[in-house]
Amino acid sequence: MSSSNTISHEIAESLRDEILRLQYRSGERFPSERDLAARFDASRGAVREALSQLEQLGLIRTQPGGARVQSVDSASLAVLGPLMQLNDLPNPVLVDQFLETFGVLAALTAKNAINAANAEQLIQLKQLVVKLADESVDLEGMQPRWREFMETLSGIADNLVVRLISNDLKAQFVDQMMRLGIRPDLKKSSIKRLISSLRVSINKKDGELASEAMLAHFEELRTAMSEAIGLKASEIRQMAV
Amino acid sequence: MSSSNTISHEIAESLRDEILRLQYRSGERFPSERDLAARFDASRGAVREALSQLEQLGLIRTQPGGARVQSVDSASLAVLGPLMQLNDLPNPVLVDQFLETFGVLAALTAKNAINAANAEQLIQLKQLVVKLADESVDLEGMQPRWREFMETLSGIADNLVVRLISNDLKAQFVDQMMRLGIRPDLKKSSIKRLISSLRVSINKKDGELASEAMLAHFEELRTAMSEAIGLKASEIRQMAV
DNA sequence: GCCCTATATTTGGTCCGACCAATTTGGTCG
DNA sequence: CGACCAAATTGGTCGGACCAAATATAGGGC
Repeated sequence: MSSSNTISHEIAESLRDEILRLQYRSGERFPSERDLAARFDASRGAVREALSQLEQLGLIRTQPGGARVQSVDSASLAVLGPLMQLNDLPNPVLVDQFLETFGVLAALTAKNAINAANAEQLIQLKQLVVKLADESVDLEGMQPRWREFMETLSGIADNLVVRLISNDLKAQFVDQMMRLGIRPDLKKSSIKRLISSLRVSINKKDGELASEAMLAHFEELRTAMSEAIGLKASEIRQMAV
Repeated sequence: MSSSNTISHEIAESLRDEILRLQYRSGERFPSERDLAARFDASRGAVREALSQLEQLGLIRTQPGGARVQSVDSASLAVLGPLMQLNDLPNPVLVDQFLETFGVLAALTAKNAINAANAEQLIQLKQLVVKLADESVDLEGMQPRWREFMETLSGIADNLVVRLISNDLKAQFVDQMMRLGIRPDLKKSSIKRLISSLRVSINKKDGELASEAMLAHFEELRTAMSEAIGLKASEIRQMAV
């Protein structure tokens, strides 16, 4: 499926997925570099580069004498994407957890951004919300505007920690959902309510209100996404028959 | 200070810090592997392994023809630790952002854990809180208990996304604060209030209440930590004179 | 003089073979 | 049965070599 251009990356992906599929017990010895080189018909150097990546992901720990597999949930955040991508359909539980987490981070960002925004930035936000409202008829076309709005919020809030987390999460999640063609079907009314709340919170410079609106929105997104995945699942089941 | 045992890791750390210190502009060409090998007096293989790690961190992007530096705030979450460790004293702004972020995640975990806990788990939590209260006289000695409590909450909430993020953050932050001897001076009364709130929320199985208590606690932790760092800073300034 | 193209150079990606040091393993001895 | 020692295994590093892609450079056309 996802074959990088370089051999070392392919090896890394392959081994990473094996570990994520729990084909090794935590603490178990990992095959030696020479064995892996033979198995993948590659040089030891390429294998070493792959293992170096796995180590960075927190999936293995190498030492002279042998590498050992580590527990998945002690790994780095960067394994989330691959973890969701293991099967042809993303794990719904994981997706839901992702949205829940992303929701609280987005709410935090909105709260801080609006509370910290100066007059100029408030005007900018207001304009962005107007643009959002204009395009709210087309849920697909709204995406870029929504992204722009969130980006601006993130820029004003200026919280690097949240930003890095969101980057990681987004890169591993949003794009993948797009690629799979899983699109949550949000009700027009709920979007309208969200936009309205945002507008009010900006006008009143009420970060708390924006935070609550954001939380509510992601709550609805979670149920919608759950349904969307369920739908996709039945589609696939049909095709299999 | 932080010299790994292997050469490739040392090179990686060195280059990572250079990038984090913004010694390269985003998009700028990175020195060639051969040049780096000469500079560090190492083999090209060792350099390549180091670059492989930097790429995993999202700090550079390699391509035939040359590697390029990427913007720091498009990097992976794993750069946070090194970023805070660049100077002898951690960046207070970053520390504050960290605590704020960790706070909302902890609050989310507490809410979900308590809402999802079964009878047995509630009893377990109750016992842990009692143990916390018993040791609340000694703020230092309380740490392990607090960790245990949070671990248990995390286990019950069972949200892998939050867990992975928290792992990353904790590994890069908590231990470092410990190492630097920066200990926030929380008031006994506020700890008492936290424990009391937690106890009530467990008894009433009220996740929302636990969430609020957690948020309030991290809020106090933020101010305390800010003071602690300020104190440390003046200490260092004294020593310099 | 400027722009575009073709060539030469640089650079990353991979391979091979080799050596060292630390760990692991297996057997031997007490 | 346990402690201890030697051999095999394994990761870490080095050097040199070749290829393909990307870049830089020189040349020709306008």
